[in-house]
This record gives sequence, C-alpha cells and structure tokens, in this order.
Amino acid sequence: MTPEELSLAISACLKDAVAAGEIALSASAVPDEVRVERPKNREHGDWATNIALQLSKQAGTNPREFATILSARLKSIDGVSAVDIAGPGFLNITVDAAAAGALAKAIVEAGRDYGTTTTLAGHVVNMEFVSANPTGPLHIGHTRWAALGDAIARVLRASGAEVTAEYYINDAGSQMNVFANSVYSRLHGLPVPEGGYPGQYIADLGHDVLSAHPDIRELTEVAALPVIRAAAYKAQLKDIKDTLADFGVAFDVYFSEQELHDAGAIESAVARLREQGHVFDDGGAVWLRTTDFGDDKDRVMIRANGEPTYFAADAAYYLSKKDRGFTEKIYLLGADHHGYINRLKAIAACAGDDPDVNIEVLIGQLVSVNGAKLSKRAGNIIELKDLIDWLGKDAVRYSLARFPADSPLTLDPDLLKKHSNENPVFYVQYAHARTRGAARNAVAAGVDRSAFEASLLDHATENELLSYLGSYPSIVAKAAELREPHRVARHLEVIAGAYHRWYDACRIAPMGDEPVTDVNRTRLWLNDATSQVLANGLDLLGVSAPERM
RNA sequence: GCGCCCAUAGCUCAGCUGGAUAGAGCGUCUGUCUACGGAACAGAAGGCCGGGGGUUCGAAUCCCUCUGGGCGCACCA
Repeated sequence: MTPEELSLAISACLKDAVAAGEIALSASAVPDEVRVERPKNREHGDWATNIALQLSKQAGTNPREFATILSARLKSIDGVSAVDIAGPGFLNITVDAAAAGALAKAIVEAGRDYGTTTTLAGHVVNMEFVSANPTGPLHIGHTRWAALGDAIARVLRASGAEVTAEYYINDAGSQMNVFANSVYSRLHGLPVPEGGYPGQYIADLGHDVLSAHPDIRELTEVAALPVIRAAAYKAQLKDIKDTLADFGVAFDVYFSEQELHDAGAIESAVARLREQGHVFDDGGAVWLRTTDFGDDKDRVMIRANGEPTYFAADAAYYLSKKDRGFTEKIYLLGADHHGYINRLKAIAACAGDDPDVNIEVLIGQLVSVNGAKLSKRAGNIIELKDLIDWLGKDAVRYSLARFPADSPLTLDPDLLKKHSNENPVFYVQYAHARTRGAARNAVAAGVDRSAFEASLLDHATENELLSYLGSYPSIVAKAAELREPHRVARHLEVIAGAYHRWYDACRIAPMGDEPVTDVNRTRLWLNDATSQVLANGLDLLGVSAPERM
C-alpha cells in the first residue's frame, strides 16, 4: 500500500459517505486525492490526514464528528488495520505489515521506473539555464544553475514532461569585441584594456589562437581582431561545453544570439510585436510598451542609431521558443537578473501568450565562497572545472542540489574539501554502497529472492523504511511541480537514515550457521528496493550511485 | 527613493504551501562492536523560528509594520 493508494481510497470513502448522505457536502467539494502525511510521532499511526479539520466547516459539523463518520468507512479499506481519531480531529491510520511490505517487491519489479509519474504529461518545456557569456570559463555562479537546472530537467522528465534543455550563447554583443581586444592585448604583451577581461585564461586563449593562426601577430589590429574574435570564441565555447560534460550536464540545444541577428529575427520580432499593437516610436527609437503588462518602464528595442538592443534579441529569442512549440518557457536566472522578470513576462504577454502559464522565471541567489563575491571581470573567479577536480563532480552537484535556489548559500571550501561524512553526499552514497554490499553478502550466504512474504516485514524500522520508500514518487512529483529538486535530495537523506536504522536492527543474511529462511529472503527484497530508490534518486540529481566506496 | 530575495540550534541549512512535542547534518558530551561494511546506530545538551501587531479552532508558514543582510532599477551586454 503506497500513500497514493491510501489517498485515493480515503477519497473514495469520502465520496461514498457523501453519496450515502452521512456527510452534507457537495460531491465537487471532495478532493480527488486526500493528502496523507507521515506523522512525526509513531504513536500516531503509519499515516495521518487532517481532512476532517479541513472539510468539517463546509459540512456544517465539527471535526471530530466528521472524523468519526469517516473513520467507520476507512476501517473497511483493504490493508488498513486501525483508524484512530486524535486531537481536534486528526485521523491516524495504521496499515498492516503485509499491505505495507508488498511495496518492497513492487519497487524491485518497477526498477528504474519507480518514481516516474505522468503528472506533467503533455507539458512541452523549454528550460534555459547557465547561458554564460562565451567570454570566459564557467565559474561557481554558473555552477549552481548547472547543477540545479539539470536536476530540474531530469525531475520534469521523470514526471512525464517533454523537456528541451537550452543554452543561449550571448555571442553578438559588444562584450565579444572587448573579449577580442583582451586576447589581442595579451598576444602583444600589452596591458589589459580599459574594461577588458583579465585572467590567465585570456593568455591561454591567446595560445589557442596562435596555434590556429601562427601569423596572427603579423596582422594589423584591424585585420587581426575578427580572426581572434572568431578563434577565441570557438575555443572558449568548446571549453564551456567540455566542462559541462564533465559535470554531467547535457544541453539539447546551444542557441546562438548571433544567428538570430543573421536570420533577421530581430526585425521580424519588432514587426510581429508591432502587429500585436505593443510597439511605438519615440525619440527616434523603437519601443515595446512593456508597461502594459506590469513592467515599470517601457523598453527600447531599436536605438535611435538603428542598433537593436539586447532586449530586442530577448524578444526575438522568446518568439523563437514560441515558434518551436514550447508551451512553457522556463528561465533560470541569477538574483542579479531579477529585474528581468517583469520585462520577460511582458514580452510573453506582448506576444499574445499568458505570462502566468507560458513563461516562468526562476531566480536563484548567488553562491558565495568565504564571503567573497566572485567576479569574472575581476579575475578572482573559482572555475567550475577546478571545483570538479578539487571536490569531485558528485560532491559539488549534490551540495548545490540539496538546497533550494532562493536562499543565499555560502559554501565553505575547507568543509567541502573534506572527503568525509561531513558532506551529506557521502551519507547517501554510502547508504547505497551499503545496500549493494549487504546484497553481495546475503547472496554469498545463500540468500536469494525466491520467496517474498510481505507480512514478515513487521519490524518498526521496516515499517518506517517502507513508508519513506512509498512516498518517494510523490516527492519526485512535488519536486517537479515546484521545480525544487532539493526535495529529492532531502528525502534520500531520510531514506538513508531509515535504512541504516533498519540495517542495525534487522539482519538480512543469517548469522553464522543459521539456515536461510523466508525472513532473510524477504528482507533481501527490501534491501534491493532501497538500493533501487537511492539509485533512482541520485540519478535525478546527476550523482552517481557507487557499488563500493 | 522604488522593487525582488532572505532572516529557524554554536555552524551550514530543511520544514512536504496553515496542523499534533519545530527537524537533519556537522560541532560538543555519553553510550553500542568476538562487526551481513563503524563512512553506522542509540542517547544528551543546545530554539522567544529577527522584533511588534493582525487573520482563526491552530501561524516558522498567510497579511501589515519595523530592524538587519543580499541584489536590482541603461537607447550596457
């Protein structure tokens, strides 16, 4: 019995009670699924619901009376062994061991599919994240979104959504010229130009350019700059892609801003938005009236000098996503871009979309290290590449994925540097390795899965572990719905803890010369079910599930 | 000045969108091993959930208001 099954059964009982006239509610007031929670206190049963507290007012009765009527029907649910009414009207439900234990076998049989649902089926999602300028290496600021964005994409897919992960390359702006100038200066041993990019990587890019174009130093500045710009851009973008691959982050599409310009998409975007009636001319510039849709000021699309703005490219890019058939466009942006929310939503509205449905802008607080703010331009960056080499992909990805995006996060490098159980990733990975080790030992001792007797999983720690395994799918679905993959990570930590407690209390393999019994065999199913859930969950976070550590 | 985010144990942070005695890891202290992997488990100490009002059966959670942090307000990209 999973919490979902219980939830549906409770809802059915409610509907029956309404139909029988025992509760004065309209049928539409009964929710299809009743939320059941795992009570903190074990004396409160296996599962609890506060549905009586929520609906009694509408039903014109008091919560305890409501609960009494409902509990009589809940007792007849197959697998429910007891129903108690507590406090102001909580319903505490106890499930018998056989009904709870059956889950272990179901999980093993579902395998990698356990935890996938269809709650977001039909959603065609474009998820844009990272999108770092191709003028420098990825640093820790991008790291958070790389880890989180990839995990969100995976969680969405697990919930049935069709997701395209997309990286927008800002390769068209004036920063590309600054970038080329910076490399040019390095090649000629000149100081970093005003506002240019410092940092060793500029010199490294110079070497890349030099090996591709050995005569680059002989060219005049005017002739050299376009060559440098193209070659350094190519090398830097490759570096970014390689780093993301090392981080286990896969993008389906790398979208070039320059190609938008080359294809005339800016002009056609202005024309299309003008048709929608939201474009106006003022002071020689072309504007989009974003204030019609909640922005605090209108935005220039084409400057008085005829040059398009970055904002115009944003609008063209949005239209591209719309044209490509995405019903939901999700943007993951850093907190320093939160001012973009309104204008991006206004673009969607101007394009005729519903800004509450078709576009979603997620804002993440920036990660800091040792209190120092990181700046690409200042050159004191911590590169993603170095972080991976330093701490390992798994530790970095897990550390970033286990916190929600909207709270400030301070990473202590000295703490993260330690490969010890101070880092929660090891707690979860170790639990998985332990399940594998326990299975190897059990098999060596002659235990197999030839028998499964669910009612034998009756220890308190088994009840606890089963309930957490059972709520895993709804946690994944919730994480997808709210775009909060940290919920998965936290739940894995809960499962790992429950597993360790079970492992301490209940042996899988027989002790010494004792014979193998169905208790051992059945426990092996539960062990393997735990293994499967931990592996599935870690995979959603892009973290490996090691066989041994 | 206007706007967004944040404030919970000594530290880093959860808290399932309003529920029962507010949790985890680390740190501190005390226990459990002739060990299916001790990278574990059990227990203790540690909280005015930033302050003050309000909403209701019930608030860390929702509303208002202070305080204190982070960030943003371009015909830059």
